[in-house]
Amino acid sequence: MVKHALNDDAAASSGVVAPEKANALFVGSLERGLAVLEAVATERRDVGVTEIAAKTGLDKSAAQRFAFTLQSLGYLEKNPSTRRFKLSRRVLGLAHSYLRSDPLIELATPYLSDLRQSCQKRVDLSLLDGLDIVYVVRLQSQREAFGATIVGRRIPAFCSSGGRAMLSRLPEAEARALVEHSPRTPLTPYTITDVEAVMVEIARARRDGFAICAQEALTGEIVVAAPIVDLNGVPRGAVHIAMSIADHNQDEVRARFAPMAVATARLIAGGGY
Amino acid sequence: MVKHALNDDAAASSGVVAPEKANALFVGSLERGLAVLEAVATERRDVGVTEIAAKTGLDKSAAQRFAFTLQSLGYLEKNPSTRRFKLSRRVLGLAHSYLRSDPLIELATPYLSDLRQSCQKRVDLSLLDGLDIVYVVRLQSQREAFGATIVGRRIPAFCSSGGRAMLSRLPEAEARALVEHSPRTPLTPYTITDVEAVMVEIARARRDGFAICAQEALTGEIVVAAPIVDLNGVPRGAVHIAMSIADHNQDEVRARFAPMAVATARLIAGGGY
DNA sequence: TTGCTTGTATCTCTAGACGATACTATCAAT
DNA sequence: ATTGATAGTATCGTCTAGAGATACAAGCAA
Repeated sequence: MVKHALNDDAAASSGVVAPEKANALFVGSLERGLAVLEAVATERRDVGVTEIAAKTGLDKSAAQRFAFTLQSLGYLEKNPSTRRFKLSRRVLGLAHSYLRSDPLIELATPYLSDLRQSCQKRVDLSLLDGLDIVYVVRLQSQREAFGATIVGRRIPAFCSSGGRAMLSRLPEAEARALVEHSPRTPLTPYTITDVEAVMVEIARARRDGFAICAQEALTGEIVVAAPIVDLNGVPRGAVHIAMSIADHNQDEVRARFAPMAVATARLIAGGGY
Repeated sequence: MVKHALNDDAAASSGVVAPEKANALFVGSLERGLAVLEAVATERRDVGVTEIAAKTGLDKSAAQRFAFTLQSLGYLEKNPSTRRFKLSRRVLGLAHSYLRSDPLIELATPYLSDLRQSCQKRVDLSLLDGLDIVYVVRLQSQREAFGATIVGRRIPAFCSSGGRAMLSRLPEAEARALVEHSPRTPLTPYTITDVEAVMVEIARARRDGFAICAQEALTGEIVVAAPIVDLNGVPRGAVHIAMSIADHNQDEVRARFAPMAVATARLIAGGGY
């Protein structure tokens, strides 16, 4: 009896794009509190309430309240002498929970270990998240640039080998849309930023079953990656092998390391998850 | 003019113990929202709103609102078919920020890499956090139990080699208090749970400069750890070398691996941070 | 089909968050 | 030392945004 035509309208107009929006159920205080947490996170040094207020757009009182609350709960810690805040180790707990909860990561880890053992290079597992890839497993062999060792790092999908490997298994239109929406700021002088040129690389990856990026994300580094696809053909992650371009040229990477990455990705997919 | 005597009373009665408490600045909504996030995190499977409500003590409406909000913000994702929530990859961003922000981690990483290279065992860096240690760097050599590969894992300090190594550099009374306050549930049949027995181990670590735990946290594993101490003698972290007890007995660990852990811890401390 | 459970939507009321403001501490410049 | 600028801390009245009861819908099992 109480079927509102206007509800249908609203659903029709918003349903396509918006999975969730500024709804009656939305709790603003939680959003603001998390904004404070993220504001502190984006700075490597510690930050004071005034700066937090500036970064979040909140007023000083609000910044003060949320920072205080986050500190009370243990997510932030306060340097008593500077009275400034930084992230506390507690936030690692959430990451730990996530890593434990994803069956792909658990399944993949032993295969990645074996791969690292046999190729003696850095081996990573990445997942697609929005426009970026996120590294969830990182197995270094030698010393590495510090940034290349940290779990949770994210870089744009369009300029990473793992990203292109995964995009190559998405419908062409979807991949193109993602590339077009990405902020294509070059990370190095070698980053390919032209949409068509990136699509050519993705097409090549689709043909070859792997993608190679030479110095596009990090100068001096060449990476090959193979997509892990599920039973429906959907890409779920990518196996990376990374090495110094000083030691290995592109042909060698293609001939020797690409098949290893592909084989490992197949093994992981074969594990069924 | 408006000085309330009762304020002084309140301050005097609570000021000693509480650095921060249920204060006027405390934002309850943020606390509840984060409780929902943690409730989802503690389950490896996905959870529905009713279950969230039960775990957090909130009513169903509140659980619904916070879960919805966290989903809108990208911290949770919802399986559309089961309508249940799980952590999203987004939470890794906070961990990444933390890892990048701690100078000790960045400084230690190359030394740990070298150590892993030379000992060919798993090498970890842990920090003390409350009653636990938290692993912040994990460099495996071979395949490992999955739990032994994840950053953010925490185990009680009293029964880990790294924990005892750090406790051995704290004032005796402080170390004892921490052990006494720890819930001393055995993790394996070999876990030492008696306070005095643990204190003996800590005293031994103080004398030796390192601690050894055989199968106390994980069956089949023996670990040696050395504390990283700053210029004031305060323990800031611990370097672990972990291996299978099938391959190495305690004497060998003591003679061969302990000096390597100690040397690496010294190098890291010498780096000054 | 019926009944039970769990997720979703709506509404009213008031607890509690907001934000203006005043106070205090710190530090730098003169 | 004195002054002034900046940043953190504390207080309080107002009113909105969130609490929580309830009704509704959807899924599942018997």
